[in-house]
Amino acid sequence: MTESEHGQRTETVQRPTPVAAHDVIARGFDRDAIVTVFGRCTVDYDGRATSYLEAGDRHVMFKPDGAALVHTDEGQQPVNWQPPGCDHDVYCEDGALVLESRRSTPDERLTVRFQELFQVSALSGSDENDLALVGTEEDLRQRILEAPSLLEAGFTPLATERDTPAGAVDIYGEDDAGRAVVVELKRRRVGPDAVGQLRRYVDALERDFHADAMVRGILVAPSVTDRAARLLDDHGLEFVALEPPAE
Amino acid sequence: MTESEHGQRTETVQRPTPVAAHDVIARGFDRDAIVTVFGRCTVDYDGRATSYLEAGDRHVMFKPDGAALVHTDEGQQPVNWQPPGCDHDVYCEDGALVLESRRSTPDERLTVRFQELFQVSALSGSDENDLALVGTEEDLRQRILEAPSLLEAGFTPLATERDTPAGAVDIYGEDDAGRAVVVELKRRRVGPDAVGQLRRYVDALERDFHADAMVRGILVAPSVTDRAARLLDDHGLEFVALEPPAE
DNA sequence: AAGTCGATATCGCCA
DNA sequence: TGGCGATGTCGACTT
Repeated sequence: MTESEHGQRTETVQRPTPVAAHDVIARGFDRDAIVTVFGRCTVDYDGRATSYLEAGDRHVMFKPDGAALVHTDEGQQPVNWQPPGCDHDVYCEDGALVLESRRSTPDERLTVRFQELFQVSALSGSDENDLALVGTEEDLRQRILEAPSLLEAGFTPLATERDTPAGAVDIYGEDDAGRAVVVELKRRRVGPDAVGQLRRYVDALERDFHADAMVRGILVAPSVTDRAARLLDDHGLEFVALEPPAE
Repeated sequence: MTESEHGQRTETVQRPTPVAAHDVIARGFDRDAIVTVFGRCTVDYDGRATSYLEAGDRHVMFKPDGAALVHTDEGQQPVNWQPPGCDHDVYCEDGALVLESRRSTPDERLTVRFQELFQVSALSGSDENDLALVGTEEDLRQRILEAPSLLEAGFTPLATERDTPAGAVDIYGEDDAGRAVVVELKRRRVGPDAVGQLRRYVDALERDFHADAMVRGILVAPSVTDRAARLLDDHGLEFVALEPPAE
């Protein structure tokens, strides 16, 4: 019934009683294990919104950093969850196992009540390494800073994250003729939102520079949607097709 | 070593050989189980971006709908994943267990190579029920449609999702004086983005109505940030503080 | 298949 | 801690 692996890497029980499950889970919380429960349960959430989920078979994971996840057999996203930083709790109520995860600011609570327990595990391990990711907006920025002519001949970057009343501009610089240029970067094909964002930056800078100034706004992305293209045109903004580096 | 629960609800092996793990996983795929593996692994992703993760102890879940999730002991989000609709595959390579999940459009591949296997499970269950959620933007819309005076005395809703060249307006109506009103709803405190969105709708409608028209734009949300408040003011837009229904 | 937008978005950064 | 923007955003809905 109980499988406890050498050195306590994993502790797993099949079809445990609520009390036996409580034991394994409480021990798992103590030694900062990943606790998983597969069983038939109902789920209540109350916080930023409110939700209730009728009984069904689900996979529940409580992490030592305070995150909680309830997964069904479908979908990439959990059906219910709690972000890291929550306090986990396990108890038996009316003979049933209950897992709970709470936090404040905002006040939120997730409660999972089990009608049936198929498998309960406490999994311990270590993970020192971080993900190495390539192809982000930051990579696209580096690409342009290293070769400004990719944007246009004669472009000179002057600052990144330049602050304006509307927020920080991705790349600020000037063109061949010495005109101010605001560059907004997107790693993917863009819709109307990105145009609005660029427009806010251009407006803010033109205001900063007072009346006479002319500020160019250039959107850099692999491509744009039709609606976004028309918005760019309406507002006198420009577009340069460019992708993040591939490798 | 192997725990197979009555009726095959769960099949779990502790510290299996790669071949034994392959067996359990292949059987799990066959009967549409949720397959979980806890072990030391490296993870490769190549598709919309590219990433690599050095060896560490992680919890891997492959769902019967084609979703895949790699979780560390931290964070609500998986460190790597694959959306539903992917094809799962399991095989042994150089004596190591490999799990792979691919899709096309876009061409993406996730590969998990295990150096050590601590626990492998195939979990079967059923879940008929959907989540009942309260407190969304849709709930806020209903609240205003049922009691338009919450927005302002004399407001009359005329349409929801009214189409404009800039997109669909949340609520379109007219005020006491018969002026056109565009209402943009947000369930949470809003920043500059929402103001830009409302502005696009107002501009588009004023253009539609030709020169003489005056269109009011009202942002409805629990609250606004300072910058958003100034943007509202700059563009002659209004704000009404209102939350989605609580229960 | 592509466009658009909401989300209990989450996450990281910075004031 | 709140504001702000990126995300391999995801997911739903519409065209």
